[in-house]
Amino acid sequence: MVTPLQDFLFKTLGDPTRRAIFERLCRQGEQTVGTITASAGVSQPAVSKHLGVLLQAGLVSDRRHGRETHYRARPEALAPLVDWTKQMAGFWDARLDDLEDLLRRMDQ
Amino acid sequence: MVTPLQDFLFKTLGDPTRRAIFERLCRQGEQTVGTITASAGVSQPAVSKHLGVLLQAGLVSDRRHGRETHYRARPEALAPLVDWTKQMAGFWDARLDDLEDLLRRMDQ
DNA sequence: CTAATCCATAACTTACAGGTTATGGGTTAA
DNA sequence: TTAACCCATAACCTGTAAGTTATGGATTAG
Repeated sequence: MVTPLQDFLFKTLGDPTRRAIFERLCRQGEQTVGTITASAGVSQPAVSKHLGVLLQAGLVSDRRHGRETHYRARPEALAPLVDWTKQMAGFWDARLDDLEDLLRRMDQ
Repeated sequence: MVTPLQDFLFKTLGDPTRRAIFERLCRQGEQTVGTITASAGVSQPAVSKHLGVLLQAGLVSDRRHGRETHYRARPEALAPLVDWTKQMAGFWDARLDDLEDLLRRMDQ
């Protein structure tokens, strides 16, 4: 099953700094690059790059207002990740008719 | 919010080859290293290394039987990932009834 | 007993991603 | 107009992680 979208999503969220930025935008809503930089622990260009990657993954949207750029989280973009997880659990359940599997799950 | 567990989970699943191995184990159940290697597209040592990482993340379990080692997926280990996703969506929803945020959204 | 097999580890190479500083375009403030 | 500010891009550096081949221990087969 080839899903470059999921690949990109996982890769994007795989970096702790980047995921922290996304998480912050989810928690606190829209923020400017400067505000994000202030508590990101890395330089402003680094933040801009991370935001670029998040943007490409569809995880954030941007809004230019004067010389400021505001970024906002788009949690809907996490859907493929949820789908994938459900699918993995689904395969698991589908094999539950295997007695060994069932037993192993019960004593866990 | 410091969660090294989530960090490790995301990082582990961030690699396409590794996630493909995990996905295969979810789909097809327990497999030996040799079987996995046959369709992994990388060498046997590479597969062993990936399995080691998956093991450390708790995403798989191993069972030695003679000279073979069987690996099995543990989809329960995906739970923190599901929790995190729900939390992100939760923050989003929680802010939806914040009037200020709503207004800020409306005046674009 | 010998040979073949399975897998893990070691040792090494290398590509790339994430970090930095430097810079400049566009915008607001004075 | 000039100066200060915000941010994106360019150019560069570097650590790490994913890949490779080589090897050996343990186990099974002949």
